[in-house]
Amino acid sequence: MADMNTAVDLSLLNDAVPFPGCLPKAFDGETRDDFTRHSVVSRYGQHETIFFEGDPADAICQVDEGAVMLYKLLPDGRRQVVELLSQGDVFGFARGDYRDCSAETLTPARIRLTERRTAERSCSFQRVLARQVLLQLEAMHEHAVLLGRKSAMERVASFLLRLAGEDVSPEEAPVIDLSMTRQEIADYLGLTIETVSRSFSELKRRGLIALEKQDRVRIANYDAVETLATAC
Amino acid sequence: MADMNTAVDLSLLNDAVPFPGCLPKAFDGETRDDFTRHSVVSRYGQHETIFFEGDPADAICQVDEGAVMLYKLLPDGRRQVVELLSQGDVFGFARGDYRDCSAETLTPARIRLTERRTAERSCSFQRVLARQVLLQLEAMHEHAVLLGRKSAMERVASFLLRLAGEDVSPEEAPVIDLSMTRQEIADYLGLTIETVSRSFSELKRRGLIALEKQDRVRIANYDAVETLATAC
DNA sequence: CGTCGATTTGACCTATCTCAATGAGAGTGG
DNA sequence: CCACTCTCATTGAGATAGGTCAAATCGACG
Repeated sequence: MADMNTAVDLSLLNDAVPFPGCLPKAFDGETRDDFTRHSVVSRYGQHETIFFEGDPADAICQVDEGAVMLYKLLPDGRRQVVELLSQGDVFGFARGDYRDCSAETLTPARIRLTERRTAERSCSFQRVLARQVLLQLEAMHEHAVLLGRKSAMERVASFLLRLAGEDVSPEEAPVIDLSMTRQEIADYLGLTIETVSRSFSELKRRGLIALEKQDRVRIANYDAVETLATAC
Repeated sequence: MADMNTAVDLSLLNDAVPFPGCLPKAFDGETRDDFTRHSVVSRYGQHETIFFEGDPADAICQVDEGAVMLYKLLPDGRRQVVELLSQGDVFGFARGDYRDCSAETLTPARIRLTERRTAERSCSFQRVLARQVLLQLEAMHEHAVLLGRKSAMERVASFLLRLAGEDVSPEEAPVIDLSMTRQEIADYLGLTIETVSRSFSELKRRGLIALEKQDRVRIANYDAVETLATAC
């Protein structure tokens, strides 16, 4: 699992952007400079690999902007997308010293990289970390319900609602940018590409959604989709 | 009441390798007393509910001893067990002020409860929290692969290996105490009770496991089970 | 020995997968 | 502007793993 795109070279790039809003004002001892000194923002294009499962885990990552997916592969090639990440989410941790899953951008993205040592020493970082990871753990709980207990249609409906929720457009007919291929959606929802496609078609046929482009969905009947999702 | 110096326990629980630069001496401001004053160990019997989804989340929980399961219910009664917890694992968090899932003991258990406020203020607690939750998140990744991509047989085999791994008996024929009903196993693996039962029977027929009691399994052929689990 | 809940087993059904063909959209080059 | 190609998405037809329903068995306990 060698990788080349893993620009975890901490010496490169330094358009230090202030740490996302979640940082408490109170830094216990260390100054912001201690922080930025060891934290670096790296840019990635769409569909670029940030790291592979098994790579050495030298830096902790946080999504500064854009969307990232984490996935794992089984030896025979089956893939499961285990998390979809957006701004603020942290990733790249591991029990040992190696990444437990692969990370790839879904959109162009800015990723903040912090040396592991630095992060472990910093109290404020640990706070942000604990907070973020708890949010992500909660999302994983919800996703386990989806994977373990929901039908294909319920999964797709829940997926759309989740994306709609993140979106800026609040009411009326939310338009969603999937920024994922059918294959990626399938691998996230534990389905096949064909079943995802059929579900989209069925939703379209029933008039609950409209496909503006292949990866752009307008939710025409939000309430109906919500019902299908089994009160996600 | 074996242990009373709760703060130290909390920091070191499950820390085979002490967290780098995070030894319990370094309390940023708070004293050990601040900690014990707000941390309490509570005992539960087998199959007791610790809290329900939606309950107010006033205290953070950590498994001090025993096993706990977290589960979520869909409106129509379908259940998904989202996490199996053992010593050191933390739970009872929530995005808002309410628990995001229900918690029930699988065995008699000791649960350490810490006031949320206290936990949020304490730097050492945040450190333990971040560390534990990251471990749990990693376990959830693995579980997502199981739920999304593995066959019934692979799920059951992976499940047995996971329990065997936790177990003290290292080699030869590990004997596992399931301490879960078939229904609970099914709800954890995203299967039905019948499918779980059939998988056990098949494993027994092939001589890979032996059921000493209904909830006591001896893994007779560890390697074969490992193969079935698709290199978990 | 009888009862009750949990587990196992059997027979059948269906949601989803698999395999295969068709279609649609984005580039490219003539 | 029009083939041509390549990738991705859709649709169809048939196969199957696992679900459902129902009956039989087991085990603990009084």
